[in-house]
Amino acid sequence: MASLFSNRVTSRDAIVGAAERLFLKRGFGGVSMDELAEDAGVARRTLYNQFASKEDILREMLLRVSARIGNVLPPGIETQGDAEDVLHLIARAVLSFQAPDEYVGLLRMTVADSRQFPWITTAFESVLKPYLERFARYLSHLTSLGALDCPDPLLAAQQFLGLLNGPTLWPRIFNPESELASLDTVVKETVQIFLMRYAPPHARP
Amino acid sequence: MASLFSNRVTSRDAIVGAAERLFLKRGFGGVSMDELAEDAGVARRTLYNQFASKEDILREMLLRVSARIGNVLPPGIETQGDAEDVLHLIARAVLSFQAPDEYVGLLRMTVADSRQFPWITTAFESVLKPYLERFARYLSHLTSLGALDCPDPLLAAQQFLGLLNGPTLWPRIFNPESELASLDTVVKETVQIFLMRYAPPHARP
DNA sequence: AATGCACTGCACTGTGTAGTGCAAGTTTGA
DNA sequence: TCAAACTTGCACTACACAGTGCAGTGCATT
Repeated sequence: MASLFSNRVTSRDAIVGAAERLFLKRGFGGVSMDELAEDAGVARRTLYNQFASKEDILREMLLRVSARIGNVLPPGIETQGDAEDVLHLIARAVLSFQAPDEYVGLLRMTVADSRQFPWITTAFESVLKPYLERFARYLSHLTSLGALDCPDPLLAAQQFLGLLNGPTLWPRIFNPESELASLDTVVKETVQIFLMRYAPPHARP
Repeated sequence: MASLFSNRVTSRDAIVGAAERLFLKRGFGGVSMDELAEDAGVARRTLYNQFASKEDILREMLLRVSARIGNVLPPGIETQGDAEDVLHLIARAVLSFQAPDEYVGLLRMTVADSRQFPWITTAFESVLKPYLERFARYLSHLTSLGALDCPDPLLAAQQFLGLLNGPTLWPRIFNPESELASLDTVVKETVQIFLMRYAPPHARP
């Protein structure tokens, strides 16, 4: 029974895998169906047996990638220690899932090809936004407990991410060869700065 | 004498202007030479009389845009008051020159089309990097005066920009309709947070 | 052996687009 | 008025690419 089903799946899988490799590196418009087929080790005609169109392949590839991204912040991370510990965990999680070149590729593709396919932005945002909101909710929760003092939790969350991304993501986007500050330093600095601003007055370092 | 020279120039200008409007909005690959000609109010053939290729038009357009960007931080801004004042000025300058949609378009185009034309990144970086370095130099200078305490000025500069961009630029890139925090708030917050971390201990708020 | 299914290879259509050649018209400066 | 330079419109080449049709092949289940 392996085959009637698994042949179909491995073929699709090979194609989506190739799409992931190629689209993330060169963008949707930069990859032809011929290259896609060759990289997948599959006949060009098979692409059209498995997918309705090139755009369809992109769609399924983004689904797969989104599913992976959906797992970076383990549920319940909010209870792993005090605020400082959790902020560290979150910062680390964010930076380490942004670390692979793959992620920059995804970012580039989102920015680039969402002009042609606006649904890309939607898809990407629907993955990232819940994280941001969850983070903001957590900050809001801490504030109501008196452990933090965030009048605008969403703004604070965006600032936190900005502190992380400023030294790490931007340089990588614009100059792949630029040497970066150590991620550890960036994490520590981010949490430190954040707490200096948002820890309640009585608890400031 | 207006014409032998000025006809040539107005024609080129119209073309470059059209390129600016269209390329920044839809990207290099998303604009055909026909559209470019029509938007410039010029015959398609004239494009090729004035420029060697489509890529050439892009090159000249980026030159023009870069020249404009080259003027956002007035020279001598570093002496307009104390550290806090200057940081405010810089933050405001950054945010207001990033404010027009044009800028997001430029960013998108840089990210998108630099895969096909790597020189785009180079061009863009050679405009932005001097600003970053100038800013870092300024922080370093303040540190040597004892007005600030930045052990790693480049990192601090990136964090400063991150604090600005986190709440303003990222949301605009991924969701053009998202409502943003007021730029004034972001500026104030950024400077405040920055000083909490980097003001020398005796001068902390 | 037979049936069904997916995969293959190839030829083909259609389209969009960069770039060229050319002949005629128009502007500009002398 | 003349000539040079710039512009225009049109036809044309060359190419890359998405997507289709079809006939044939390999393979697994029955």
